[in-house]
Parts: sequence; structure tokens; C-alpha cells
Amino acid sequence: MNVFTHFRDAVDAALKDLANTGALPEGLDTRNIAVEPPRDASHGDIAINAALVLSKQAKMNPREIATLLAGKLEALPEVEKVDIAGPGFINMTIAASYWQAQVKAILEAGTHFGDSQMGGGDKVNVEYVSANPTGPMHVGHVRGAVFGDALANLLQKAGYEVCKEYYINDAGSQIDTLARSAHLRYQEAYGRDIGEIPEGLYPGDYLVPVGEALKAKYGDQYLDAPESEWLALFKVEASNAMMDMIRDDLATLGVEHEVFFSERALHASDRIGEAVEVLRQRGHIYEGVLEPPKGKKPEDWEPREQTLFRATDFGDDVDRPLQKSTGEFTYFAADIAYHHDKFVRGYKQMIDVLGADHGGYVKRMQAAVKALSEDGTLDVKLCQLVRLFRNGEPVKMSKRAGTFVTLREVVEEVGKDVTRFIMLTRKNDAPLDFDFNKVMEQSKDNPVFYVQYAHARICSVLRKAAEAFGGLDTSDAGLSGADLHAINHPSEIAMIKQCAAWPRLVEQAAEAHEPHRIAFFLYDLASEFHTFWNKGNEDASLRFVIEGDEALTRARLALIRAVALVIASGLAVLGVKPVEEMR
RNA sequence: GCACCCGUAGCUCAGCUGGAUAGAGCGCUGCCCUCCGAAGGCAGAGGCCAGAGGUUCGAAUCCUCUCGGGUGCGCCA
Repeated sequence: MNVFTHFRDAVDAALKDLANTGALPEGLDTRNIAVEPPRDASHGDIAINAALVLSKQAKMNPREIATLLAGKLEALPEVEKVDIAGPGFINMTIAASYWQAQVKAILEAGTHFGDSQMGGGDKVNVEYVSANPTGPMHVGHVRGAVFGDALANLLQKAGYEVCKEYYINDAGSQIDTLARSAHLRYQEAYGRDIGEIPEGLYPGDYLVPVGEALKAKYGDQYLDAPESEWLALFKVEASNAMMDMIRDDLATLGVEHEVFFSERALHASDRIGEAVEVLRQRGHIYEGVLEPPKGKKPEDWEPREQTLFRATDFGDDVDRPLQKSTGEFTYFAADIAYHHDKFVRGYKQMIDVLGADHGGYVKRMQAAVKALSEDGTLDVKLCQLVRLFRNGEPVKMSKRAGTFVTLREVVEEVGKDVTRFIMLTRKNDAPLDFDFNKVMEQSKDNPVFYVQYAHARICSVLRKAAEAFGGLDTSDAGLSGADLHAINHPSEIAMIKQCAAWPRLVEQAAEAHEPHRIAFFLYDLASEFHTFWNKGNEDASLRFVIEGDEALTRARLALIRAVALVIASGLAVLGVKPVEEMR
């Protein structure tokens, strides 16, 4: 199914042949050989660097090896031409019939085209969003939510067993603050004048319904009770209410986690202690005193002996404390226990999606994962800021003034699909500009529109063709039987090649944990399609629906339907619904 | 002071984990749109890949250093 792995296999077989006949030495290391599309289209369809990679090992001139290998490859039926170029590259041109056959393969696979076995069913845990349950989701959370979701989808397509997970930070002092804020709203529900929300509490009116609900559920029993009687209860009630709200917010973006993991539950059990014990038994824990950080002026610094994790043994800069002076475990200790739990659940591969401001946290967590397990790996993807614009002007936001833009507002204004696509038009570690006006623009400058428009145009052509040729079967099954011999215009072949590159792109993007590559790929594919469409303006013989020639029409329809399927397949990974028409 | 991320066309950014002559969009310049599928199309100019060393057949990509920008740096989460 993957064109490049197909020819990679052919190269391996040819090398084996050459070794068997003694033309090449036995036992060459072929791992670094690349079989890939050349950057320059004039170099054919497939470039092979085997001769360059092997020349030193084989103690032979690269051109000599290339000549031997080229001789073998020329014999393949799907190969039209083999050239040796530059220092020893082998450039192959693939026969049109092979490309034509790809169309049929795509129509048969449908949106499953591009599915890969690369992951081999290995379990991967993707943790993303993980916002504190103290209020509604705001724009700052959107990027991480979309990125994590798309990455999880991508890994699934690449053959991994993926778990989408959310870590609820419901144990810290922020939750105390939340509970106190809720208690104030609870008093308010009884008609008391609470005045200004005091500094340090959450002023947002999203807590008003929480106060009402507490009144309905518990009556007035906690109205004048001391904090010790209601705090624990209100923490649970309020954070549950916040999580319900967050889940609803995320749902509008199409983000749904499978597992919600509570930090509070971790503290309530003795699992943190157990995880720390695992580290202790492995000899990674000691009691000691840390040096004060340099550069920053620690006003209330005092040396203190504490329980430390020897993170420096695993690449971190300093050892990290696991217990506060109160004896409670630190957030980091809880997070160690959390990642330990993931590992115990069978996730050797873990991915955390965090905001870029958590960069300082990466090394210590990776150190902890290494220390806890021999073969566990943690990749941390940091998402940079999103800068909001409206009419080219930056949108000013202030949390204190309550003027931050919520996730819900963004989705309600521009829609789930536009939001998701745009969030993936930049690499995760590059900042992203989001202009409310530009993302809605219907023009070539807008990548969402450009890709969706390609899909819609294809759907439109299929509808028109069905009208023009009564009884023409435009279903995928119907089109897959089309005779594609006439599909040989350079722009048509270019489209097929782009489609055929999709499975390879899925694997590479999955390997790199970089879903943004899919958005760029789709833009390129849409571009190939629009280019061909435009050719029909000048040359009527290049249109899709050719009156009086049902066979050619059918072939062209098969081709563009394949393009639409690849677009749909890519959009599915991004979590975007392909549109069938645009008004 | 230290660590991490970033530095590619005037602007915003890609660059397929080391490949051949570094790409796209915007902007700019010049053509095309009385008729056909123009929410446009074609072509062109524009680069010391921040800088300096190194690794090798080969570097925007990997290593070291310098410069410039962002983020973070016990007992917050």
C-alpha cells in the first residue's frame, strides 16, 4: 500500500541478490538507506541513496554499486526508467500504469487509505489539556486540546493503541480557593449580599450556578458553619461542577478524553508513597539540602533538609524535592506517581502536551520516567502561545479584568472545524496568530477554506456528472472499476503521486509526533487539485466531465474521488469534517 | 547565573529526522479575465538558512562556541 516501502523492499531484495551472486559483500548494514521522493521532480519519482550509504562498507566506488543496483531495479515491471545521477543517487521513474493502479487502491481502501501497521498495536498514552478545574476553558487551552487530540488520532491511524487522557489537578491550594469562592456564591444563593469578591478568590460568575446547586443539594446547613465542616465537601462539589463545564467546553471542540485521572484520588490513596518507594528501592532517593537557585533572589530562602529525587542521574540539572516542609508530597511527587500509574497500566510510551511555560518541567519528568522504568519513554510536546487578532488588531486580554476569551466563544464564532484546522497550521513550538476575520475568509489565503473548497468542488463535480450521464455509478465501488489508461496528463499524475505519498506522511508525522504536517500536506494536495481544475479553464479537454465521453469522465471522476478520499482521510485525523458544498 | 525553545525571502512560516539547484502564502512587478468552471490564472524579482568553527561523500538539518528573541528556575500547580 505504501509506495515507498514497496520499493524499499525491492531495493533490499536486489541487494540480497547481488550479495548472493558475490557482486557485493555479504552482511552490509542497509538501515540508513533511504527510498524517498526526490526534492526535485526532475529527478524522477523515487530517489535511492543506497550506493552512497554502502560505498564505504563495501569498499567500492558508489557509482559502481549504483550501476549494479540499477541493473536489478530496471527489471521490475513497474519501473520505467532508472538513472544514476550526481555522486551515486539512483533515480527511478515509475510507469504510469503503476500510478493509475494507485487510484483503484485508494477507492477500495476509502478513508482507511493511509492506515499503517507501524505502531504494531503498541499502547501509547497521550495526556493533554489537563487544565485546573477552576473555571471555563479559555483560548490558551485550545491549542493544546486540538494538538493533543489530533496527535492521538494520528497515532491511532499509524497503528498504535492510543489512550486520550486528562489529568485533573484537583488537589492543590487553587481548589481550596475554588471551594471558598463557591461557598461565597452559596451564601449569595440565599440572598446574602456578598459585595465585591475579595482579592484572591475567583470572581467569575460561572460559579453562580454552582452556589445555586449547593443550596438545592445541601440546604442551609453550611451557611454559617466553620470552614472545616464544608471545605472538603465543597472542594469535591465545586471541582466536579468545573469538570462538567470543562467537558462540555471540550465537547464543542470535538475533544473527548477516554480517561480522566484525578490528582485528589492519588493523594487519597497511598499511591504517591508507593511510587516514591519504588524510586527509593532503586536507590534514587536521598535526604539532603539543595543549593539556592542562582540569579533569582530567593527572599525567604533557608536551607532545609528534605526528601530529594536524584534527577541529576537522569539528565536533569538539579535534584528535585518530593515533600513540602509540611510533610505533604509536592506536585512533582504526585506527578511521578501518576506517570508510574500510566506505566503500570501498560503505557510504555507516554506523551504529555503542555503549554510552553512548562518547559522547565520537562527534564525532571523525563528523568522520573527513566528512573521508574527501564523501557518507558516520555515525550513532552510544548505548545506555544496563540495570539488573537481581530481585524489585524491584537485582542487584549486580562484575567483579572475578566476579559479573557473563552474556548466556547471562539468555537461559537468561527466553528469547531475552522478552529481545529487553524490550530494545526503551525508547528507546536512556534507561536500562532489567530485572526477572527482571516480564518473565516473565503479565499486562497485561508488554508482551511482552500482545502475544504477542494473537497467541495470534487463533490460538486460528482453530482454534476451523475446528472450529465444518467445512470452513471459514481459510488466508490462503481468508480474503482474505471479504466484509467487515459489518466496520464502531468497534472493528473502529480495528483496521484501526492495521494500516494499520504501513507508515508502518516508514518513520518506519527513518528515525529507532529500532526501539523498533515495540515500542510492537505494544503499541497488541494493545491495540486486546484491547479488541474484551472487547466480546464483554458483547455476544455482537461475538464472532469467530458460530454459524450463517459469512459474518460469515469476515469477522471475516479481520480478526483481518490483525491477527495485522501483529503477526507487527512481531515479525519485533524478532527475536521469535510464539507460537500460551500455556500 | 543555569536550562529549554526559537532565529530560513520585505512579512508570516514550511523544509519529508543528513541528500542533489533551499520552498509556499502574503506583499511587490508585469501580463491574462467580451465566450467556456475567475470566491481568479500565468510569469518574474527577491536568500551568506543569525555568525564562526567542527563531524563526512554531502549540513538549513547533527556537535561546540558567540550574538539576538521567548520561557522557566526549592516548600505553586
